[in-house]
Amino acid sequence: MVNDTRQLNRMAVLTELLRIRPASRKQLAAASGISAATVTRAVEQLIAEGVVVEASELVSVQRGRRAVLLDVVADRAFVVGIDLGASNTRMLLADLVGTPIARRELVTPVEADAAHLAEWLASAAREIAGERWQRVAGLRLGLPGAVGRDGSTISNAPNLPQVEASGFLELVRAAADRPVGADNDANLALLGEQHFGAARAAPTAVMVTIGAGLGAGIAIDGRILRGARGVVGEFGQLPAGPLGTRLELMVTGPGIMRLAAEAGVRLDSPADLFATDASEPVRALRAHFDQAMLIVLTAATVSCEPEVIVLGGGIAKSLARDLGRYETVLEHHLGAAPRLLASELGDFAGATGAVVAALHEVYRGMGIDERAFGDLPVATADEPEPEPADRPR
Amino acid sequence: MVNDTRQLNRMAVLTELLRIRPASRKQLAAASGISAATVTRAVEQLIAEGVVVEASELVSVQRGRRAVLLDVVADRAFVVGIDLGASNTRMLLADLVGTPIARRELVTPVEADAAHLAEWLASAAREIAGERWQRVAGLRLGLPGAVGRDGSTISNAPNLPQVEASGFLELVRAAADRPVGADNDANLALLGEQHFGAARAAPTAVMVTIGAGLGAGIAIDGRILRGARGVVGEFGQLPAGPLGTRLELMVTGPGIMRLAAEAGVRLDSPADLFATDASEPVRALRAHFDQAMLIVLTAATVSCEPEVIVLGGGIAKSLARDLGRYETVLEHHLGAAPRLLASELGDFAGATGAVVAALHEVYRGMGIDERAFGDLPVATADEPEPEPADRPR
DNA sequence: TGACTTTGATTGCTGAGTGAAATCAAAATG
DNA sequence: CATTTTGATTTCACTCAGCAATCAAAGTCA
Repeated sequence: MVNDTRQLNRMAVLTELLRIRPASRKQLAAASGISAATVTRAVEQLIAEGVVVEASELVSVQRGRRAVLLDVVADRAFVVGIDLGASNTRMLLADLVGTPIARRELVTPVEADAAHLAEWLASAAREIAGERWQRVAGLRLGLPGAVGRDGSTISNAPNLPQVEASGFLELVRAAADRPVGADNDANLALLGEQHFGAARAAPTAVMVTIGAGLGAGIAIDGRILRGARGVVGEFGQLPAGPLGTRLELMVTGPGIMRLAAEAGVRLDSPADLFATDASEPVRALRAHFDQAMLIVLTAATVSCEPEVIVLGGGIAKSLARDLGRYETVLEHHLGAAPRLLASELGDFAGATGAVVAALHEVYRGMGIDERAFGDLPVATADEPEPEPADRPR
Repeated sequence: MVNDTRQLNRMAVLTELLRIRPASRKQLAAASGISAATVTRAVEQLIAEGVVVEASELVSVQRGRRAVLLDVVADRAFVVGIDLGASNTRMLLADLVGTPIARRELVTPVEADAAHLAEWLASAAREIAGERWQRVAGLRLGLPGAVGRDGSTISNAPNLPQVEASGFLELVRAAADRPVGADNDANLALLGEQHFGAARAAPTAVMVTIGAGLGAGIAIDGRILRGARGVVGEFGQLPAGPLGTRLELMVTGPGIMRLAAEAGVRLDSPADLFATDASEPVRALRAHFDQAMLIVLTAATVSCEPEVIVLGGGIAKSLARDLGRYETVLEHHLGAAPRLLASELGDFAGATGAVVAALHEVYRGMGIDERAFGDLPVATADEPEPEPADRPR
């Protein structure tokens, strides 16, 4: 049969359980629209497979038989989400339902060649997983560059050129002996913010990361938009200034310093541009910066009309108190503006998103319908922030 | 049963038949992966419902029983696609598989109020359908303005403000006594080009329409991107020039004339800007125009990395010989560029897209999975252009 | 304390509906 | 005209969903 009803129903039950975990059979039947009899049988099989367990019974508050709560066996599988940055690398170990187990922040061995970098990544992943390594189902890598739609062609990573080496992912895969996927880091950061951060409940959202460079991720209806060659979100390439200067050269840290130097203004760091007590020439520079930012935000809005634009990266931190103002101007120009929010996950947004992407890969392997990924895993109210690592360094 | 396998299989067979029309039961079984027995039963029911007929048998070229070709009953239902423009209105009557039956080009009664406009549309639709009106399953309206995600809130239509009146669509619906949907005209033009025009086989594409205004439609994986309030594709709102001039004021017909006047250059029409033997001052203007166009094209590329950008509208006609040049520059800036193509459907792109959208609505009503819409209806090789209307005027 | 009520889970049963394989149908071939 | 080949249909065994009856385990009430 092309359409295996049995499998479909079993996965519908599992999906619902992941969503409203923990839940009784009856709840699952109601939520999924499947009959109680079928849910019983599906759960029976899921328990036999070891994917689901009967958890403690609900304390009874009403008459009648107590419902038996079911839950996913969260420690059945783990994933490692890795944000491989040009200077720092963040790693997050999480279980099957997205609960963060451990985090690491490491200095990227930028001098290492592709092979050594791959080795290093694999051993760091082994280290963070510890004795759980056997159960690690896959790694996900966020890279500071463009990743093609096939998920293996990597290009445009000037800050970490090793990863462009053909076969780099293959090396990691071999070294870790696990499935390894890759994505652009801005995309993953957005995915992270959508599932556990500022863009919660915003299936259509954009994340703009401004730091040493300008990157952006776009998600539409809970699905990350990944172009064939990773050009999506390259708003930094838009011509802005008079001579067609690219936005990237006006809005990023290095760009700000360069413009200041050209204008004969002395800035100790890009952050000085945003001081409230800035001098007149700095304010003039600031006006230019704001104009450039508005182009970025307009382009982002107009590209997909996101409900939320999340701003992340070093420069964005200085913009926190300007978001309302930007929002007003956007609203005025376009008639409708998305909410502008600062990143909630900060430096770990990318790694968090990598965890989500890795989990989606695992879910796909289990047979769960991709259309349910938009709200899986669901952020549990009490753990938006990962618990501190058991052994940070 | 939540998941009615029978219905699912029947629709899978019908979808396949719409795709590879006409086809034998065996072909359908092979194409859909469903067993021959089930296909026979599904077809039996589809024939009983009057949706499918046995057509002529295939002339036999090999030994064995002849395959009986099946086909969709194309004249079982019709749709009217309407492109309601600020000056002209184009209508297209098409059958269930998208074959154009008749076309009209009418002068929009711009002076009419919402109620009269609705009346006029309904009677024009009745007229084009003639005795087929009974079988017209629905109308689709392309409007020069923003249509909200709900498909009923209309805003930002300065060139035809009547349609913004609340309840306008309801009036058309009542006057025509048929389901009526609405969409932005640029979106529909893109849909048309994707199914029957320049963007054939480009599920991810952008269409930019430049005439009296600047509009754009974006389609991702065969799905038109429709923002909550229709801001998607408003690239014209991007600030471009020195003082933050909006692109719309630089690249459209009126914008060109205004800029020329400001620069003290005399242009008889916007088209003069693109003359090969233009004078020096005109060339300078032209350089500005090109720069603005590149912003639009960059923004479009970066927003979703389309395989194709289709250019339509009055101004775009003058750009035909520049597309290659633009492509080269884009390629140079972004490392990867979409193909730039001129609209193939021209003035009727919007109406064609409206037909496609109306058909999708009909298909949805029949129970066909939305994920199949991307390639339904399929352009038949020998009729990319609608046949001349039976009574044009 | 025990009959009764209530709620959740399980099971027996029936009917829907699929696919494999056998069969039928209709053609060309030798 | 028997044989072969190909497409369509039918037979048959099997899967599996849902309904409804039943079982299980609680609280309630006299």
